[in-house]
Amino acid sequence: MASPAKGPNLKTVASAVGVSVATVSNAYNKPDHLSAELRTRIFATARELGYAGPDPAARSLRGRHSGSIGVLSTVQLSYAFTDPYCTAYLAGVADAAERYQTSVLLIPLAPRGVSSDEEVRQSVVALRNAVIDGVVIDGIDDGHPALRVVDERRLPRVRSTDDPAGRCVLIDDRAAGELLGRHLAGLGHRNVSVVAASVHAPGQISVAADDGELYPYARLRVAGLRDGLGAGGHVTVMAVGPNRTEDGQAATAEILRREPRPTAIAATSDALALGVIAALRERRAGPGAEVSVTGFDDIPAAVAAGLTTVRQPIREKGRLMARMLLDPSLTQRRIVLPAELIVRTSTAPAPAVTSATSASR
Amino acid sequence: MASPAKGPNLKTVASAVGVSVATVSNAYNKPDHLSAELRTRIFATARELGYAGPDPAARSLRGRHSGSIGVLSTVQLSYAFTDPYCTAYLAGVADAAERYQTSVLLIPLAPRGVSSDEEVRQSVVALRNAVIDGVVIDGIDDGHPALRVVDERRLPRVRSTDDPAGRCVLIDDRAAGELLGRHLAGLGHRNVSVVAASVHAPGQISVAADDGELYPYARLRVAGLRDGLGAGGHVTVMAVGPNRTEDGQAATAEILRREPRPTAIAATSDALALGVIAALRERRAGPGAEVSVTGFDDIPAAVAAGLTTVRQPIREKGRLMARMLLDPSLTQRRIVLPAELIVRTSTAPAPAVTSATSASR
DNA sequence: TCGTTCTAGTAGAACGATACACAAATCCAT
DNA sequence: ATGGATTTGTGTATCGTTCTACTAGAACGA
Repeated sequence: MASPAKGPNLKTVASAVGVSVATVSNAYNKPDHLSAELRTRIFATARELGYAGPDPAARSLRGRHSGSIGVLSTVQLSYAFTDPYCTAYLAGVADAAERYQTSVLLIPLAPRGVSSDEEVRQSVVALRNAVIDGVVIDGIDDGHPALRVVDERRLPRVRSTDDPAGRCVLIDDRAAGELLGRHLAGLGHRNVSVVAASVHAPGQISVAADDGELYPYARLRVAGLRDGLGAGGHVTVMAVGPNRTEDGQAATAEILRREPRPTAIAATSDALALGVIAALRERRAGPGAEVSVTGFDDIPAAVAAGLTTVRQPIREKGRLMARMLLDPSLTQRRIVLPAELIVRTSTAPAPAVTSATSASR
Repeated sequence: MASPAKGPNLKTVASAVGVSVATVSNAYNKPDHLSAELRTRIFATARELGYAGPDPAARSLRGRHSGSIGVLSTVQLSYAFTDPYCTAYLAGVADAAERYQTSVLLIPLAPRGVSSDEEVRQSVVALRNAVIDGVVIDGIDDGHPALRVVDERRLPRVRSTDDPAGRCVLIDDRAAGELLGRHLAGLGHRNVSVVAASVHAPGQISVAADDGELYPYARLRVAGLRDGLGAGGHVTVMAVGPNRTEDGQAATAEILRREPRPTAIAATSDALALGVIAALRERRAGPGAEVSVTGFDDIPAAVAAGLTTVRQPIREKGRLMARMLLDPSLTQRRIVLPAELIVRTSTAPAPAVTSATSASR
């Protein structure tokens, strides 16, 4: 990128008008520290010389404040704009930013697991160089190097998962998972498979030995689900790349190939759950018939799909996260938003116990 | 927003290691201008002191380069994320930015016509203060003050409409409009109403006396449509707020109230066209039956709606606009992308001439 | 006339980094 | 040993602001 031509600056204008630079600076920043007459005279010559006002970079350096906040996410930006969860979240962040006349800097980060370590390191460069006052962080697994950079740079940060060292806005994922678990248990489901977002590459699917590789929010939802199902419940976790409908579909194919077949499949997001439903449809097994399906988020498409899910106020979450950064009067360290179980047609009573399932105990 | 605590800087590190600041700077920027041993020693002490590397603001000032580009749009950010056109465009911009390790700054601008002059002026402040290397501009009417600021700041810019003074990526809107016009003419349509995006407030609807108040792209599409319809065609233009489906619906209600009724309604975007279709459905007049409907853009929802439209490569447009800013080898001033007529079921032969229409000549 | 308070403006030191020109040390081929 | 590269490293001016402390003069009351 070509450097912009060197233009006029405070000094240029000051000497043209015949005053000091401080005075010109004041003309822009402290209107009442100089006479109105002088002020208009300064603006007139500024316009003449083509001076556009104080340089943002210099001002940021001097003032230690840039008027923009960063949005961190390992979701490919190009994908982020097509994902209903992401757009709702971003819209919320934008709401708050708009109100505080702040701009929003989208910082592309390579997701671990998908990209090579080198790519990840490379992608963090953009974060290192970003001129921002703080960051909101959503959907980044705990080990990502970007988090260390945020720390090192001492950037104020707000996360959407519990963060002992910092502030956060979140729902009680564990309790929400429990709602789902109890709902399923109440319908007689004992054998449940979970399709859970992990740091896996898209397309990569595996049975999760432990829950360590899952995203924090997914881990909590699964834990809650276990609690909710109670002692009689049996849960298998299928770890997939984060949040792509295709992966939910592929994971379901794999699940249905195994014995014992679960009577319900819970996904850690609606996007994945839509994939689960698609896979069932392919096999002429409508959701809610042989197999019940649950999601998480309550994105608009969930309504049409009849998906039982947990509604969380996504946009409100983004809005609050940004406000925490921008509004000094908002001093809470941790805000828990309400989540609500939405029961639709994708869940139904478990079918009578088959020989396969009873044999499995 | 609280200023971050004052941390260590180049000087701190330099004196701790016992070298000059220039050397520490080189350790970060020119690895081969110092010995590997010294370099690792510098990094070690930097880590110890909690130094996160060169300060972005200072670097931007000195280097006249910030590593981020701005996206200008008068579409409310909160809405932008839900609009298929906008998200496709943003995804394209993000594609290119990602490849050049550049971040994307969304700059919220108040739309003229909707907001007060004061609000517009206020919103431009964010643009004034943005630390960016250039901007891509889409969907801003020619008179918006933001354009003057971009000029004054001498920011490199790429627009999506013809810009005599600058570079642009666009489709031939006029020719595309002509495609639609000829298609309609070929089906026997003579009396066509247009629902066109203008600087109007959302909800505000009026018959456009001339095309001056329309957005530039809309103006061209209407002009092309006129050409395509030929001498026998009769066009009424209904100006509405930009791109909201509800407005397309309301405008259609108004159109249908008037005599003579058009046999076809052309909208300057698919979003508006979906509103037209909704209005027709409300009146049990399916699109393609009594009244034909055309859109523009070919967003995903157009397929489901059976909408005849012009497909433009939206994402590719965003991608190229950003690349023009970031890739010095891309020197073209003006790039025209292909647009293609997609005929679906929303257009059909005009019904036999009714007394109302024949009376109107 | 003095002392005090305003008003309108100024000088100069940061802010933190990078580029340029230069210098000392090392190395290689004469 | 000499001359010339090459490698490493150093001072210092500069980017364009804003902030702190200060001053000259006017205004004002007593």
